[in-house]
Amino acid sequence: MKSTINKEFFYKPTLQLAKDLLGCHLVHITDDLVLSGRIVETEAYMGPGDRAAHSFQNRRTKRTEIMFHEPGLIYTYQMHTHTLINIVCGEIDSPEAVLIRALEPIEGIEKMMEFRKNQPISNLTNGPGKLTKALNITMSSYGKPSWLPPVYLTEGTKPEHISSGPRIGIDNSGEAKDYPWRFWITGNRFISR
DNA sequence: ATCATGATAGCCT
DNA sequence: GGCTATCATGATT
Repeated sequence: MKSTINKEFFYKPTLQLAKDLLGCHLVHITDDLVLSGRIVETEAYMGPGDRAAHSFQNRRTKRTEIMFHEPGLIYTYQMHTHTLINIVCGEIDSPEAVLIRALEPIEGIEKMMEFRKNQPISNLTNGPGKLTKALNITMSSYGKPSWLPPVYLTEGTKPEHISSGPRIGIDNSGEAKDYPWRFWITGNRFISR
C-alpha cells in the first residue's frame, strides 16, 4: 500500500503540481472494492488569465466555487455524458486546477472492465471521461479532499521523463489554446492521444 | 471525418 | 424559462 499524500503536497505552483501528480496513484476505495490507476497525463488550468479555464476572469459560480477554496480539493464537473475530475490548486481565492486526463490501470482491472463495458485494458482509462467511468467516480466527489478516502491520491512511482504540449479540446480559447500546459509521462501507452 | 449523445452551466430576456 | 456551448466518447460513414 502506497502512502497517502498529505495536504501540504498541494501548496505549490499549479504547473509544478501538474507535473508532480504524474506518477501518483488515484484510488477509489469502498467497502468491498479497490480501484486505482497511475496518473500518466494532466492539464493545468490557470484561473483568471486562462481563457480555457472555467474560472477565467475570476468567474465564481456554483460550479467553479470549489476552485476558490484550498488546494487538494476535488473539482468534478459534467461534460456531455461524462464526469471529469480535477484537483484544485493555488492558494485560497486563486481558482486554479489540474485536470487528470489519463491513468494506467493498477488495481481492480477486472472491475474496471465491467464499468467500461468490456473494453480492452488499453482503452479503460486513457481519457478524462473514461477514467472516471472505470474508477466509478461521480459528481458526489465534488469538493471532497483528495488526501482522504474514498477518492484520494497516493505516492506512486516517479516518471523517468515528462513531455508537454498544448491542451486538448479548447480550440475556442483564443491564444490560450497554444499554451503547453498539458503534461504526460513520455512514452506511456495509456495517454489519451 | 462527422454525428449523436444529453447533463448541467452560464447568460440572456 | 429559453438558448447555446461545453476541458468527451462511441458509433457510424
